[in-house]
Amino acid sequence: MNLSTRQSAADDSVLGPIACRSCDLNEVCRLCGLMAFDRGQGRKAVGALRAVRPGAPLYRAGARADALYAVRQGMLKRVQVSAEGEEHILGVVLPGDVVGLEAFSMETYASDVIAVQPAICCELALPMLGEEGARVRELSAAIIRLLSRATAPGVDHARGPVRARVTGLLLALASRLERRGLDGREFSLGLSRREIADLLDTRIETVSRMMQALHREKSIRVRGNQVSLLKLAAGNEGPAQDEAPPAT
Amino acid sequence: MNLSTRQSAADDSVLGPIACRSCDLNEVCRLCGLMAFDRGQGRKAVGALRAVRPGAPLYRAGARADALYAVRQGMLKRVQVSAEGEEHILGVVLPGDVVGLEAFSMETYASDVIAVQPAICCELALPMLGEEGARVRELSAAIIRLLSRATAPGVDHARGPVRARVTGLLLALASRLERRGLDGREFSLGLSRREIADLLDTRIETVSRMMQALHREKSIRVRGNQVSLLKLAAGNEGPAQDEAPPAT
DNA sequence: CGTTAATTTGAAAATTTTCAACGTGCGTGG
DNA sequence: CCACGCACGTTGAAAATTTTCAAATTAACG
Repeated sequence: MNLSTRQSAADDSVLGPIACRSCDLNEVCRLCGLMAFDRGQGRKAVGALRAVRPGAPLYRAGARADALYAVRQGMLKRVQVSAEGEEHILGVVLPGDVVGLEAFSMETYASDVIAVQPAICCELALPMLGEEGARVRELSAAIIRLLSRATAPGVDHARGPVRARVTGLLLALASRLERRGLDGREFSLGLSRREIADLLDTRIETVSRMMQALHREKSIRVRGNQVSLLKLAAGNEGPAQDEAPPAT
Repeated sequence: MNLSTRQSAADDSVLGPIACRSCDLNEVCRLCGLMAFDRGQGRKAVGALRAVRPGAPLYRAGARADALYAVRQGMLKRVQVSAEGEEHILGVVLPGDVVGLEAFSMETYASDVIAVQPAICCELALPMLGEEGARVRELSAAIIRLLSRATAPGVDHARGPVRARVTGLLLALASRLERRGLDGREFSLGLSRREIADLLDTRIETVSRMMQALHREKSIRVRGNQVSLLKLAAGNEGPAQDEAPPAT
C-alpha cells in the first residue's frame, strides 16, 4: 500500500501526510543524509517508519529513550500518568511535530505518546545521531536549534474563562495545522471530551456545553469529534445574543 | 564589595548566591573553561557578571539575543508584553536557572526578564560558545542536554481550583529553591499580587483571599511579600473546618 | 505628613462544578 | 437479529467557586 495515499473525504479523514519540508525535524534529517518523500515521493534512507494505530503507544513513559520521532501523518496525544494512576493530557501531537526530545537528557521517556488517529512517525535513533554528529559539524547546531525552538512556551496554555480556553484550543490546533500545510478549518479533535476537559483544566460537562454553545451560535460546527471552524476568531465575544427577538 | 557576602537575616534577604555546582549552566561553563566561585570563592574567568537592580531588565523582548544568562543570586521574572500592551507573567527565575535559551534559534529574545530582587547573573556570550564549541567536542552535547532538560514541562502550570494553584506555586518555588541548596521554607514572593494573579490565571482579589485563608488556617505565614511555609503540603485539603464544634 | 499605589475585605453577580438523568452508539451474547 | 450493558456525550438544576464592583486599610514614597 502506498504511503502517499490521499486521505478519504470521510469523517475520519486522517491528517497528512505532510511534506518533509514542513517538518520540524527536516533540517536534522537532511544533515543525517535522511531524505524522503519530498520530490517524486521517492523514499531514500529514512530512519525507520513506525505506524501506530489508534489507541496504541508510539512509546510509553519509562521506556528506554533512544530515539526521536517526527510525526508524518495522523494525530497523537501526550499523556502523563501520575503516581496515583490518574492520567493527564499534556497536549496533542500533529504532523510535523517532534516528540521524544527528552531523550537527549534522560534515560527514559517522560510521558506516554499515544495515537488517536492512525499515525506514521519517522524514527531517528539517537546512536545514529551521535555517529553522524561526529562527522557532520552542522548537525549539533541543527539539533540545538530544534531544541531551542521547543523551549518556547506552547500556545496551548489554557487561560481565562472556559469559553476562551475552548476557542483558544481550537484556534491553536487550526493554526498549527495550517502551518504544516494542512486544513485548519475542519479537523478531528482526536481527544474525547474527557481528555479535552483535562487539557483545559475544566469539567467534561463544561466542555460539552461550551462546544454546543459555539455550535448553536454558529461559530463552529460540531459533529462528534469532527469540528469545522466557521466564524471563530481569537476575540470571539460570544454568548451576547438575544436569540429570540419576538415582536410580542 | 565582596560578591560572596552573606545575605542579611532581614525581610528583604536576597536569594543566594548559590554554588556554581548547583547551577543548570554548570556543565557548559566548565567545558568553556569558565569556572568560578566554587572552591575558595576564588573567581577565575567567568563570562561576565551582570548586576541587575529590582525593576531593571536583564534583557528585553526584541533585543538582540546573543547571550545566555545563569542566575547566581536574586530573583527575576519573565514577562511577555502582548501587542496590546498587556503584560503577562510567564514565570519566576531563581538562582541556578538559565534564561535566554531562545538565543540559539532566534535573532531576538522572546520576553522581558526583569529583576524583582537585586540579582547577579552570569553572562555567556553565544559567539564565545561557538568558538569553544569548535574546540571542545563535548560542549555541543552539554548544550543539547541543557536544552533537552528545559523542554520538560514546568511544574508551575496552574491547575485545579485557585487554592490548589496558589499552594502549588508556593510548593513549586520552595522545591526549586531547595534543589539549589537555598531555604525553601521561607522566601520572598518577588511578584506582586497582581502578578501572581496573572501567573495563576485568576484575579488579584482571589489570590489575596486565598493567601489570607492559608494564613488564617496556619498553613503559611504571610507578611507582605515574605512567606513562610508552615504545614503546607501538596494535598492540603483546606477550608473544610467547622470552626465551632458545639457539644450541645 | 500627604498622596498614591497596593492589598484586603465585603457583598452581589456570573461562571463553573456537581449531581442526576437521559440519549446514543456499539459490541456482546442470547 | 435483538436485548443488554456500557462508555460517551448532552442536558438540567442546585451548589460552590470565582469574578466583579465598591470601599476600607495598609504600605510606600517623596
